[in-house]
Formats: sequence, C-alpha cells, structure tokens
Amino acid sequence: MEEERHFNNCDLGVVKCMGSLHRLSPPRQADIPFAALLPPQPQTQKEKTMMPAPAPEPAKKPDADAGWRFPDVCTGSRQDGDELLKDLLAAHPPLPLPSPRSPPPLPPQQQQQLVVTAMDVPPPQVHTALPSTLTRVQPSVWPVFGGLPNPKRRRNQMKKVVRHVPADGSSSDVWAWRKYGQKPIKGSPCPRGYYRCSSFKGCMARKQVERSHLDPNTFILTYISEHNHAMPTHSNLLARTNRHMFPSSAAPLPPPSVVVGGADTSNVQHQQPIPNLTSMSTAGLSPMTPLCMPSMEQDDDEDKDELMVEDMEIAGEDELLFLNADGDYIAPLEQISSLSDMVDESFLSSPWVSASIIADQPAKGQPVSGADLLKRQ
DNA sequence: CGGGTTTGACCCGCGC
DNA sequence: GCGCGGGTCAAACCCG
Repeated sequence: MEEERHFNNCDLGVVKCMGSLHRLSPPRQADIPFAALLPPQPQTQKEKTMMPAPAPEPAKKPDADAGWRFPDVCTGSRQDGDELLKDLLAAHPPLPLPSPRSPPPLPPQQQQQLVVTAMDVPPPQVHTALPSTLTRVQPSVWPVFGGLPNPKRRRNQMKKVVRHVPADGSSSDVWAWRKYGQKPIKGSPCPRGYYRCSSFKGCMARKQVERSHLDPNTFILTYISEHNHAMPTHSNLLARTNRHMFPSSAAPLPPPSVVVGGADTSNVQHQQPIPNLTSMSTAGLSPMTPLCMPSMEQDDDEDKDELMVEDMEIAGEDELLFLNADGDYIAPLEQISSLSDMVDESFLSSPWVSASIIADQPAKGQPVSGADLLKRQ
C-alpha cells in the first residue's frame, strides 16, 4: 500500500496540470487520465469541483504540440512529410494514400526521441480477424501480430514505438484512448498507464504512458499495434471523441502526431483524409499514411532491436537520424524512403506507422489521447 | 444509459 | 519449476 502510494506520488503530477490546456472548466483529478498517477489530492471530491477555474484557454497554438509530434520522425524538421511519404510509398506502395496536403512550416521542436522496437513483422495478411470484443487476449491471439502462432512470443513479437517526449510538450492524436490499467513499474517511481484505442471496438492499438524516472521532464510513450480501422473523421471526433473536448465554440485542432502500431494491416481501411487538415498539415503528414518501420528482427534474438530517431542539428540544418541500439547513427531519417536498404521490405510494406492528427483534451469520462497526458502540465 | 476511469486480481512470459 | 514483474481483465464506480 505504501508502495502504491509511493507510485501515486510520482511526479506525474506534471501531467495533471496539462489538462487545463483545453479546458474551460477546472481540471479535476478525475478528469485527468493520469489522475491515479498523480499525488493524492487531500481535497475531497466536492472540494475538487470547487477549485478555482483557470482562465479560459485561448485557442491552442500548434507550437504547444511541438513536443509531441511523431511526424518529426518521418518528416524531418524541414522536409515536407508528404513528399517523404510519397517517396516511401513510391518504393513501397502497399496502401492507397490519402490526398497529401502541404504542411505549413513546423515550429521549432524540442528534442525528442523515438525508439522503435521491432518485436516482429506483422504480415499484412494476418489481421483480418480481430476480436470483435476486447476479451482477454489469449496467447493464441497475440501471434496474430507476428503471424507466428508461438504463444511464447505473445509480447515480444509486437512492434513497439517508444517515444520520449518532454513533459512540457503537448500533443495528442486523433484516436480516442481508453485507459484499461495502471501498474507500478519496478525500478521506476512512476506507474505506467495502459491505454487502448476506443475509437473502434476491436482495435488492438494500445499505448503505454509513463514518466521517465531518469528524466522527470520526459514522458515515455509506447505505441503498440496499429489501429485497424479508419481514422475518425473530424466530425466524428467532434461528435464522439471530442464531444467534450472543446467546451467552447473554438475547437482548435492541435498538430498531428503519428500513431504507430504493429498489428493489423490488411483490413486497414485507408483512412479518409481528415476534413480539417489544419493540424495534419502542420505536421507535414497525410493522415494514416503508412510510413515505414524498419524490420529489425527475424528471430527472437533480434526482437529487442531498436531504432531510435533523433533530432540532430547538422550544419545548421535539422536532421532526423536513425540510430541503432548502440546509438550509432545509421542514416538520415530524411532518407527514410530508402530504408529498404536497411530494413526488411515486408516491413516497409506494413503500414504500422500511421499518421494521425491530434485530438484535444477530453473531459472526465471521455476518451483520452495518451499524448494528451503529456501536455497536462 | 453509455461512455469513461480506477484498481485489485489474474494471467503469462521470462529469468534464475 | 518457481517466482517476479509486466500486461490485461473486469467489477465498481463516476460523469454527462
């Protein structure tokens, strides 16, 4: 119990404050997806509701999301993400592309790291039958991601994208996330929250959010699996996911992020372009455009290989570079279209990296984008 | 009422 | 084989 309390005392409290970014009403602990990760509030529920309301938030600036932008990985800081995607898809055109948009210049970014952990290569043909309900996942189900019905690989085989984002960064994605668990992690003072996509029943996309204990100003997001459904349209978002996200008439759409997963690819209906692409273009990505994830394993021994993507300033230019697990630079990320040189082609054809736009802050009881958590500071 | 979160219990992979 | 620890379930509860 004490231990649990300790975990809850984790400085994930930073997250708590992020909730006010898009809320006109005072954020209550219950409003905050990471509420349980926050230090216990001495006040009662009633007191919480009586908290002084923060000043109404102005329309969120795209910059506010700069710290949480998967497209960084794929667009580089300068290169047009769509061009990048086009290049990539030209070489590996597994899926139809939504209409590309020309993104506005990206705001300066804080340093971010994306750690791509390739647990397995999800064969496109093996995701046609996803569970229609979120029943307990049996070992025989998980191999779906890897196409290898080896129960022992249930966890290892799933691709993961680990992203380190600054705590003061903010963003989210278009998907609605529902928290389904929280666990204290040994060795870390901060509990980890588990989220799954609630945009579509049966979607296996999940994400984990935890504060880095090494750098309290950094959150670690881990994306697992891929959304197996179309990205919610903007209207859907407003009607459903974001129905409580925009308390005012002004419903700013934050910049996009990229949701990465390793699951189904065969029945991904390639996502309709978001009607309102303001934020999407901000990040320079087309929605749900399959990007690329290097395939880094063919056997169990290589399951844990990681690729890191890091912002680097080289000769005055922002460059995104791939790093291997040892931190060695492999290639400029802008050359992602030629990743076939370094990764498995079958993987490149797996759209387990998808772009999405960022939704906004949900109210209590509403779907939450895990990335939202990052800006609740 | 239907969506969410919370949280204890359970399952299972993995290391020893 | 056993125990640990991470991941998930599901009942209870909250909220609009």
